[in-house]
Amino acid sequence: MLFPSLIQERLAQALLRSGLDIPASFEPSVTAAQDTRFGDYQSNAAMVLAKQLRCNPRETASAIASAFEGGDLCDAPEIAGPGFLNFRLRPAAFSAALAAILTDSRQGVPQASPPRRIVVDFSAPNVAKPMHVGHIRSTIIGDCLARTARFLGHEVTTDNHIGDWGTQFGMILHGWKTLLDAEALEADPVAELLRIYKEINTLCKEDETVRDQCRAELVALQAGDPENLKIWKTCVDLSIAGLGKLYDRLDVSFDHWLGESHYNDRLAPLVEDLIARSVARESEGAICIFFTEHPALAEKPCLIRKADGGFLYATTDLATIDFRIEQWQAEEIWYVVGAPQQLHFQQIFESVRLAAAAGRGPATPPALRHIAHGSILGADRKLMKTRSGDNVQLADVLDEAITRARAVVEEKNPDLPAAEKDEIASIIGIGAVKFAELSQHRMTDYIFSWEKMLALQGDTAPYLQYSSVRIQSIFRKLEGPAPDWTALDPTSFTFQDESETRLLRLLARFAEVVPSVLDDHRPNLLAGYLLELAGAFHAFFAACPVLKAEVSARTSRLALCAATNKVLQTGLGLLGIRVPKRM
RNA sequence: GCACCCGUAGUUCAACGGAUAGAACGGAGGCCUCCGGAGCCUCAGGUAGAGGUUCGAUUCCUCUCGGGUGCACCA
Repeated sequence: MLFPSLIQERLAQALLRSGLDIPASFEPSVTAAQDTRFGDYQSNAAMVLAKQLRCNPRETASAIASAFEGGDLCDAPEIAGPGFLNFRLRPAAFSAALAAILTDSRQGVPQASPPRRIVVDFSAPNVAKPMHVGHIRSTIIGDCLARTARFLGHEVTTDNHIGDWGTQFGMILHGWKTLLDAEALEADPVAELLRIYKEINTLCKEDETVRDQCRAELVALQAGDPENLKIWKTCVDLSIAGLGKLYDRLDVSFDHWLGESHYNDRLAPLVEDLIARSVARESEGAICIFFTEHPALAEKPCLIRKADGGFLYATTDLATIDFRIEQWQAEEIWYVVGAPQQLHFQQIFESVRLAAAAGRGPATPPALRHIAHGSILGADRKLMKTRSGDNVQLADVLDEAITRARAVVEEKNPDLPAAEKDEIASIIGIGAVKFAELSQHRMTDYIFSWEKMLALQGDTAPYLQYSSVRIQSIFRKLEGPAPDWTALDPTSFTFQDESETRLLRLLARFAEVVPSVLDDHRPNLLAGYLLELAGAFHAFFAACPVLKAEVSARTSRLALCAATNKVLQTGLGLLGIRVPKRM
């Protein structure tokens, strides 16, 4: 049940009846009122129209209002301020929405129509180096967007485009051959790979000959040297196993792990084809795509083949797009990648456009979107460099989060079985880390802080989880089965307290909020909504007894509790956050 | 040099061009022997600056100041 759409339909009909000269393209917008004093929903249609028609906005509003027929949804809107149309829904409409949340498997969230085939490219760490905190943003935002798109009915393919090929393997190969400690590798492969990477990295900076040796190893690898290929494969397998453990802890999964190496065979023919189509040309020995008619990119060509014949990651990205079109018929590709790579994606997207114009690929290439996010900065306000390898490890962050959560569980609930405490601590700790990320605008840069990332109080996941846990606790105490909501007549609901109606209003908005996440790819809209919902729930819960209420109010309040719990669990699920039974 | 991102309470963050700019943390003060106090209720406190677009600007445009980032053979 989507109130803005329902109101919008009636508003559109009112416009036709109003006698106003409505432009054909005009669509009235209806949004939730920001302040309940103004009603439940509002529209600025009269003001927008008045501007176009050059007439008085309040008179326009009045004409629309008197032509408006709300049926059993609401009465005619009130006119307020400069010409707002304010709608107040009938209590029965909210009761119906509540019933829908309780009985509908989608909590009233509409199915996307038409569904799109979307490839979500996120996380994409380089192998042979463990993930540090900087990787958390793409991983968690991407996972949330993929979950949300799926929930809305889109056909989603997630692909972890890992960095499993390229220059860094020259260093790793050289390090493997000269520095490897077999025992250490056995004990903790990822740590040992990191160690040799860091050591070689340092040596390279100091010593020219080491750098040359690394380069030679890389050339050998790319030329197909069997020994190097074998070592490379071993490294990749070990890294993937290590990454897998981390993703398991994060409850993040991918449909595919098609890394850069997967596209090696496509690179040379791709470049040849682009040359043949005059999309790319030689310049200073390299093969480049120039964007002459694009002012911002006029002096920023995209290199797709080096003078030495080697390929670059732009080449791989272009080949990857081909693959995703051929294999998955992608209609959209979302790249959840940090903002510093904006130029790169501009170049890639523009290259695809040029190639398509030159007859390469399908007539309508997929919509390509760079879903950029800000950076996590070190204490010095500088970027955490992916390459330096000495940043805070993601695994350490998760460990610490769980340790802290475990301590709180111990304090609050000492009598729980140890295994359950561990389980709860994991759910709470990981949830806190994820929510810290998802609750802020994705473009915001922030300085890494244990305190911020691991907070358990205030606007955090544990606050939301706690809300759900309290509701679950009520239903455990209920003694006897919960009401059968499908058999209940929604008109029997009664709500008097202001905290009840506020909660009800928010519950009904879930159906609006979930789709809005994908409008601009912003999980923080959902996170913010859930905080607001939980806040409204706690206020209600503090003000209104549920189990001890008299019978008529009791069922209605139980319904609010059940619906709140459903929305919290579904919403947190879309954020990739689980909810314990107790905490 | 060209391009992109960001400047909001003491702090960390919100706010499809909408009405009196919201939270949280920190600070001050409260919460009945009642469903779990990871909670609830008060109070204090803010849009970097200057123009412009408009009925209306934190939001869009221009400039200034201040912070960050990216730009030819790494990924």
